[in-house]
Amino acid sequence: MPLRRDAQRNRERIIEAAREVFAARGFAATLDDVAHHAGVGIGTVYRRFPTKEELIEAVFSDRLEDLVTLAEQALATEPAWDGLTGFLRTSARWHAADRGLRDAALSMDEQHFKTAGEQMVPLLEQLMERAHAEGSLRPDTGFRDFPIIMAMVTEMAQHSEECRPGLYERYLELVIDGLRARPDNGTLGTAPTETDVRAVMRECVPGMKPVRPSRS
Amino acid sequence: MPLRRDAQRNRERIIEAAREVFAARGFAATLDDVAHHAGVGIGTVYRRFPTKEELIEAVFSDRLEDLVTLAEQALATEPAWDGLTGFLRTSARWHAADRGLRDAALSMDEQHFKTAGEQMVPLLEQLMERAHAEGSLRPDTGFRDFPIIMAMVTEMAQHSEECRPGLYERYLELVIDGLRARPDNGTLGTAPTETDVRAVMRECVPGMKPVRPSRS
DNA sequence: GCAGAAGTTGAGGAGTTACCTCCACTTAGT
DNA sequence: ACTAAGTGGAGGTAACTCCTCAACTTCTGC
Repeated sequence: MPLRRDAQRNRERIIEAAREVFAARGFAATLDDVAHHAGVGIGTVYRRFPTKEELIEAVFSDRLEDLVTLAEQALATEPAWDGLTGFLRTSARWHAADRGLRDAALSMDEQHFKTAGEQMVPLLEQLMERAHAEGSLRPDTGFRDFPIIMAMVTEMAQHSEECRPGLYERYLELVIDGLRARPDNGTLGTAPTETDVRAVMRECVPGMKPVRPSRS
Repeated sequence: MPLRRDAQRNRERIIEAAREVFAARGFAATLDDVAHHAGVGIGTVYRRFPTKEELIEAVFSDRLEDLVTLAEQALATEPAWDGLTGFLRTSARWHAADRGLRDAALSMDEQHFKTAGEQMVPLLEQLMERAHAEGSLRPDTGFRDFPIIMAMVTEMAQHSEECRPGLYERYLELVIDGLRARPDNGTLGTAPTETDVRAVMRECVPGMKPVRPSRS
């Protein structure tokens, strides 16, 4: 049966509060935080979303769809270079404005976001492939570099957003200029594997328990 | 009066252990960790180094001198571009191999490392200036970009070192290629100020207490 | 070889942060 | 007005980290 009216209202409040709290603190935010922001008891949050994952999924799964849509639009943009770099710039902007979205995007191959992740991979692949074909993107790059570049730049975005939001754009532009195919480019080492990307992404999202080795 | 012989020996053991522990975990390592690694009691560490800062200084001040020396050598290298990029590559390699050194380098304007910091700034300034004069470095960059670029790349280095050490070099090369002066480069936003750099560096070093706002 | 200064030890107090449960209480809905 | 559904939040559990202190051990000079 459906939720009671008041319970439904609280559920929405919780999601709204979670959106704000995660935007500010990323997945490192606690459910207690969310509860306080929502003006409900902690128990209410746990009753509605027994695990943080479920709440995260409720809040971000459609935001990830937006990212997928953005990638689709990028794929329809000519020239391919503009599609690719536009996607980089816009998604970086989104990630910089919402830590939760960043954490979600970097967790795309986690089970609860599998759908978006599976949609995104071929899009990235095509975005890069198209730019390679066009000759604008340096050939020694691959679609697996994309998430790592995003992680690197948006991590800096988070470190600087408090004192100077937008500073990260400077470094994103630097990287973008480095991505351009040029006769005298340096040589990049071997590309990351899928396993590498997964491991790095996991490292980049604090507040998702699984791996925390700590002391030696 | 000088330390008793056994106390002196313990002091050295502690510094040696600290070097290893900080290399592995950065400044986030605890003095308890160091004590265990050194095979001495926690109290002994606290007696010898009442604050973490003092231990850090004892361990890293001469490592920072090495970095300064490296910068001096870079400044003597021709062409200026090779000096600059060589310095970037080597210091990134050092930082990737030793989190403590990275944390120390990013804390160079903190009081206990002021000396090294004050030596480094003019060297960086000259390194960049020389490359600007030579026309190889894009003109819309400045010496304040240096620490931020290092922080960004070496943060990625840390996230990836466990699964694939050296992966960071790929992204460093990308940034280096982006630093090269080119007629069709994009435009970078306004450069960071000294205050910005300081704030960002602080954010980038976990385990140094001062600023931790946390919940909203 | 002894006195006493110097040094060592690690259990444990105190503080912090996070996760999550439980049950007395409140409220919606018929 | 009754009851099933929902709520609140104190408090249990479990890390971590920082640091102290009083009992104990070791060095060193005489």
